[in-house]
Amino acid sequence: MQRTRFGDMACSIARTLDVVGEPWSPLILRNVYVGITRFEQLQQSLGISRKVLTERLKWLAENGVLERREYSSRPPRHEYTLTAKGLELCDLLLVMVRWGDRWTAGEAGPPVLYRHHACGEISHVELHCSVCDRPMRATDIDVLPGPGAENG
Amino acid sequence: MQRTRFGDMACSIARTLDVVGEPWSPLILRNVYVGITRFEQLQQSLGISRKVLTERLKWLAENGVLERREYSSRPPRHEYTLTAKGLELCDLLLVMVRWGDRWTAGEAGPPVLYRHHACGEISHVELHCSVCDRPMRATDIDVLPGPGAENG
DNA sequence: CGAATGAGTTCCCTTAGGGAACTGACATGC
DNA sequence: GCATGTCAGTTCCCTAAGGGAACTCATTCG
Repeated sequence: MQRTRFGDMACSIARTLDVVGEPWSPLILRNVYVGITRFEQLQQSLGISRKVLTERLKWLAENGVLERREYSSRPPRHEYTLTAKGLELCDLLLVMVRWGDRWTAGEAGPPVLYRHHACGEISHVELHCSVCDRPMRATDIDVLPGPGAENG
Repeated sequence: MQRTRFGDMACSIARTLDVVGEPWSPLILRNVYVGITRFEQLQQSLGISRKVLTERLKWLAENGVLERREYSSRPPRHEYTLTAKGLELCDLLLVMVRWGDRWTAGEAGPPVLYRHHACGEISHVELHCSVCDRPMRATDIDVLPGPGAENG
């Protein structure tokens, strides 16, 4: 439903959720990321209703996450690609994968593996501090009001 | 709406979304993480409808993300705390924060700052490889089928 | 005793998702 | 050149989920 507006909240989590907060969007991004870029392919691979897919693609394009490009004009055909903004959202997907692998994969093991170009190994992401490079998890931080806080 | 079942998909992203894929759940987790742990507080701070909050808390508790604890039995009162599973989900929040700060904060700057215990500096998370410790972004990896793949 | 509080529950209304059928612009085969 | 196929949507109806307000229930406080 989501009648409540998340985009207006003074919270970067809420504002991120405003863009990709309903559950299909991350899966659309994932598929575009792996090369499934066209309407028909997306619809079939996800099993999403065509109506909702149309709405999501429009929304994601309006918000600069996807770009809608004509790859054929004779029959007008389009495909969707990730912008820089959208590619950075894929970081989120990698962290979702990590959590899903750890907590929901069960006996069968992870459905997908990720090989890091730099070292060639199968691995997963870990969160590090941008300043000191050491691990930085939710338990390792203090939360402070910032310049964009509500009544700052 | 989400009549489609994400939990059954052979995709760790979908299975993560099955647990926290609708937009209120991450905000609930965020608030529990910062110490807003009771029903009334959560309802007021988020502006969520009481009905939906009840459903979400129940779902998150059933899925082992939150724990419902009685902190008073004389009038029966409960509070919700993060489990280990839930705390690891907060990693996801940190990455959402990072993206929201970069792409949606605008002039005002980030509403909240994070200080890393280890170095004492205001910083943000970056994704690194669990094997070689170097940066690992969506552009730095190959995707391969894993043991839990659909027809493996 | 009456009001307040915390934590829900119930009810109704609106809106968003699912699914199937339909459209429109071409392209292809016979 | 007409029927068929394909891609990318659009339209329509139905159901389920979200929003909001009122109500419940146990208990405490003044």
